Amino acid sequence: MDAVSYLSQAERHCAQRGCRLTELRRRVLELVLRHDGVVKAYQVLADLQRERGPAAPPTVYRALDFLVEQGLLHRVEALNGFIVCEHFECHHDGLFLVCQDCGRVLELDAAQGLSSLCAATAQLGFTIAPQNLVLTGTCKACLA
Amino acid sequence: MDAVSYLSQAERHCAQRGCRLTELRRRVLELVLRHDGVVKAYQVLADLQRERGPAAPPTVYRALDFLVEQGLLHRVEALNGFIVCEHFECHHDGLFLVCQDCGRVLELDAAQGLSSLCAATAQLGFTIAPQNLVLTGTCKACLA
DNA sequence: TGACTTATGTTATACTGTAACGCTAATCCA
DNA sequence: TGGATTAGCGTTACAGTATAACATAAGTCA
Repeated sequence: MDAVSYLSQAERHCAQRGCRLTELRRRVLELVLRHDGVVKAYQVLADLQRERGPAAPPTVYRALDFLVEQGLLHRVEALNGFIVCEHFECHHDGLFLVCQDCGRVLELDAAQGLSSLCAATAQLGFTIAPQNLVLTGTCKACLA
Repeated sequence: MDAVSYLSQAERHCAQRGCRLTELRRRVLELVLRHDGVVKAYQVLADLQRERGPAAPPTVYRALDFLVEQGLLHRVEALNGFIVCEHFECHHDGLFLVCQDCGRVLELDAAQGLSSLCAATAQLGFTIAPQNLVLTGTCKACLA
């Protein structure tokens, strides 16, 4: 999906949920979109500063948190980063495959993988919450 | 396993591997053992300072890194923490179930769970590296 | 309009982790 | 044994990540 139609869908998504995709939040989302893969908060902050002058960390973190809440971004904890969610219309758990060599990130739906883990942990009485999973490894291109 | 026998096994483990469980490393391991579940590096640092006076972060991080290398501890990236490995004799991937409510951590062997994920990602040509997995959820006690 | 809520700006600081340098203690080998 | 070499540790300084707390501005609605 190109950035423009992604943004307009995001706009509609927020409207439906009765929350405001403000100028700042939209701008932050665009900045994340512009990057391929995972972006760091401080990278976004730097980009934002280049555009609009002085800005402090909370400005960016608040916008990112909002976007994660709305399902537009994933927070990838293991990488201290954020990544655009490709399918924010349906709720889902993300499964991220991070290549150790090239750093590229693939996103899958984790439902399948998680269900088998769910079954295993259910025996212990442990209930798994919805969440993103990050697996590191080596991608096709880097293996070759 | 109680701390004393754990430490003596750790001692033997290191000797077999031809590396030195020095006084400092042993001390750090003891401090981690003393905590139930996941410990933060800076918590260990604080404990160490209380015992031996001034100490800086690298002192603790180096010892922790060593212990992770030897398989005595797991580094739990998603939590920025460290936890004692219950079965360091066999190499394995850890699967950590972290309770959102009480913070307690269960360790399982991740081999089973990972294998199904492995199969899924293999179709994409992605090879998963050995790693620890963290799942958050709610434990038996907190569900009740 | 005025009261209220939400969003943003601003300052300061906490937490996590590492680079780089130098010294000391252990190990090795001629 | 003694000199070279390496491993371990102390120390300083700093980079990167994240949030608390308070002030201000902008939107909302009676």
